[in-house]
Amino acid sequence: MSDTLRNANLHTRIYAVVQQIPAGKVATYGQVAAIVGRGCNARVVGYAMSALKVDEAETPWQRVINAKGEISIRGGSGPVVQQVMLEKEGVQFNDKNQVDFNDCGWEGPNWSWLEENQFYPAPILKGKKKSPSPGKQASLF
DNA sequence: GTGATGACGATAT
DNA sequence: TATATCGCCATCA
Repeated sequence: MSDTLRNANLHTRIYAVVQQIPAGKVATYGQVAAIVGRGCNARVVGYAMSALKVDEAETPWQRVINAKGEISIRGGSGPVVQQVMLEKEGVQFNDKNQVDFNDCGWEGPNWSWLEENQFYPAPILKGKKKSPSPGKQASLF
C-alpha cells in the first residue's frame, strides 16, 4: 500500500488522506493539502474532489469542506446532499450552515499512518510569501 | 498534443 | 474590510 501510494498520482494520495477522516469529523481543503504536501494546494484538493469517479466512491468526499466551514460545491443538489450526509454522521451545522471546527474538526491522521504511507506533512508553499511566518501555518496539528 | 476548466486558501495592497 | 493575485494537478474536448 505504501509503495502504491508513493507512486500514485497526487489525486490518489489525496483520496487516501480523505479516507482517513472518521465519520462525524470534517477537514478543510487546505488541511488535506497540508497533509499530502509535495506541491499539493487547497485548490488541487478541490480538483481532486471534482475528479472523483465512481471507482473512488468509497472516498468520504463529503467530509472535506472549505476553510469557512461551509460546503463549497456549486451546482445542483451537491451541497444539500453533502450536508445531509454529514448531519447523518453527527456533524452539527449552525444557523449559517457552517461547521464548528472546535466540535467536528478533524485533527489529522496518526503520525504512524503518515510514516507508513510515506506522507510528509509540511507547510505548503503558498502564493507570494515574501515574509515567511512559520508557526502560523503550523497550527494544523 | 494542446488548451481550457474546475469543490480553495493565504498573502498583499 | 474587501478585492486581486498567485500556486497547482488531473481530466476532457
